[in-house]
Amino acid sequence: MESILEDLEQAEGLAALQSASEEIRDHYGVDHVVYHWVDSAGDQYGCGTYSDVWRDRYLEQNYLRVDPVILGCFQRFHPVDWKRLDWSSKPARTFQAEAIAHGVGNQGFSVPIRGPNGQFALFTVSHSCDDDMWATWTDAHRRDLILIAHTFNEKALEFEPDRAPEQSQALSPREVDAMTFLAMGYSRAQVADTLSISEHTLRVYIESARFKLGAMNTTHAVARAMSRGLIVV
Amino acid sequence: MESILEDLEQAEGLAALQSASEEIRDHYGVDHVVYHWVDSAGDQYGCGTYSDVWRDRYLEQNYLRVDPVILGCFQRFHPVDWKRLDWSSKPARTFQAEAIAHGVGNQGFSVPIRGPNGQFALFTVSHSCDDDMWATWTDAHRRDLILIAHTFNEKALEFEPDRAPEQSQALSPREVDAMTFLAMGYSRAQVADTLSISEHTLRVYIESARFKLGAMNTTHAVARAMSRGLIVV
DNA sequence: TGCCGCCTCACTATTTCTGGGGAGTAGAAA
DNA sequence: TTTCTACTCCCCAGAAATAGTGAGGCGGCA
Repeated sequence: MESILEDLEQAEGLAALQSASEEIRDHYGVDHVVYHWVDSAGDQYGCGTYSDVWRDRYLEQNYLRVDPVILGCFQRFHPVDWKRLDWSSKPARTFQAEAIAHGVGNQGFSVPIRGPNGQFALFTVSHSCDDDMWATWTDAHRRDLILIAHTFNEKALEFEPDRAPEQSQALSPREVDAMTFLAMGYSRAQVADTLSISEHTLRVYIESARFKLGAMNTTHAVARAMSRGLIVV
Repeated sequence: MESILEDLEQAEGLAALQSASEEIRDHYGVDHVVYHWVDSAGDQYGCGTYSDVWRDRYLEQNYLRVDPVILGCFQRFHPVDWKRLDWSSKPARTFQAEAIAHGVGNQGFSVPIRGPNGQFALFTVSHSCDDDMWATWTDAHRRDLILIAHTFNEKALEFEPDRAPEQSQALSPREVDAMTFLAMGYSRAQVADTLSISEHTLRVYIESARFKLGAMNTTHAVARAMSRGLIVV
């Protein structure tokens, strides 16, 4: 366990994550170990020990929108055993049958992980065995898996070039106030009233913030302020 | 460590979390252990070992919008040492001085945690000691803290099911498109053009999304969609 | 002292958004 | 089959936001 985390922490590049997942698989003696990054924009990225055929099929069929593991974990915080997910819909059952046929295994355990800006990922371990055996195994390694999932995601975020933290100009306190109340749904009149200033003044702040944030309108400015963590709503 | 996690997992009710944080504090011999939940509506909830005076002061002054620990962790995935945060702004320095005066401690380590629907929380340990001592301590217990933070949040979500889900109704694909482009700064006309639909139709989506999100206007709807992780910009 | 950023207030004209209403199609679920 | 949701289109009047311009006072910094 210790050595796995250390190898993971020292991993450099996506190829290293690939071999890390193989190492984890061998260490725990399970069939598959997979890390799957999804963002709500629909982009995905993954690495792990599933066969290329299955991975390509998954992408090609856009199973992201069907896979009960994704759908179920997206609404949860807890790591979850696949048995507790909802496999009842027809597309889900089709998907399940196909997954098993591709060697995914009849048992699975997935840890949902979330990062800033709505980033979402899954760390999954799957295996073929009976229910009792799987329950014993997951019970014994649940904590390990949480830590591994966390470290895995830490690395994936690190390698994601997307995270270029655009050095943004700080907003003045009044500008922060303005953006915050706007994000809370107040109209300009209400914000001005709340801050006890004239609406004209408020407008100056909004325009100033919009300029600093390089935004085209108020909604854009609020969105940028939020995604840069300049306001907390 | 094991016993702490087990006690935490068996905790029932918020009072038990309160005493769990005291147990963690005593076990690790630090000054404070705090769990702090921040809601997409701006509501907060916390439990831990800070003094009542400091907690009330924090709420009363709305330090949520100033606290560099909140602002910094909100943009990160990694657990972070307080020294690495940005304390340079004047309000931040005022806040820092006051926090230390209230016995918070000059060192701190915070683990950001995220759940479904944009839920965000912090698990923080703080202490008074020199830098080397703190570095040694955090290095030794980093993994423990991640697991404890995870379990703590699991419990908090369990006890407060009403906090996150404002019936977090999912948006339809077109609604997601609309919210996404609006968050990117497009005007309604531009979004309609981009999606190749009439502006009238677009407006239906926006209103529908606004209704589903319980938002008062477009800006509010976009802000909520973002903080609930329904769109990524 | 002069410069700069921040906070405050004002006017006008134009564009955009909001909140009512109504209506038809397709496909999935019950 | 019926019912429901998602998607598409349309009108209008009033409210709100935007783009320009302007001003003066306060505090920090060099």
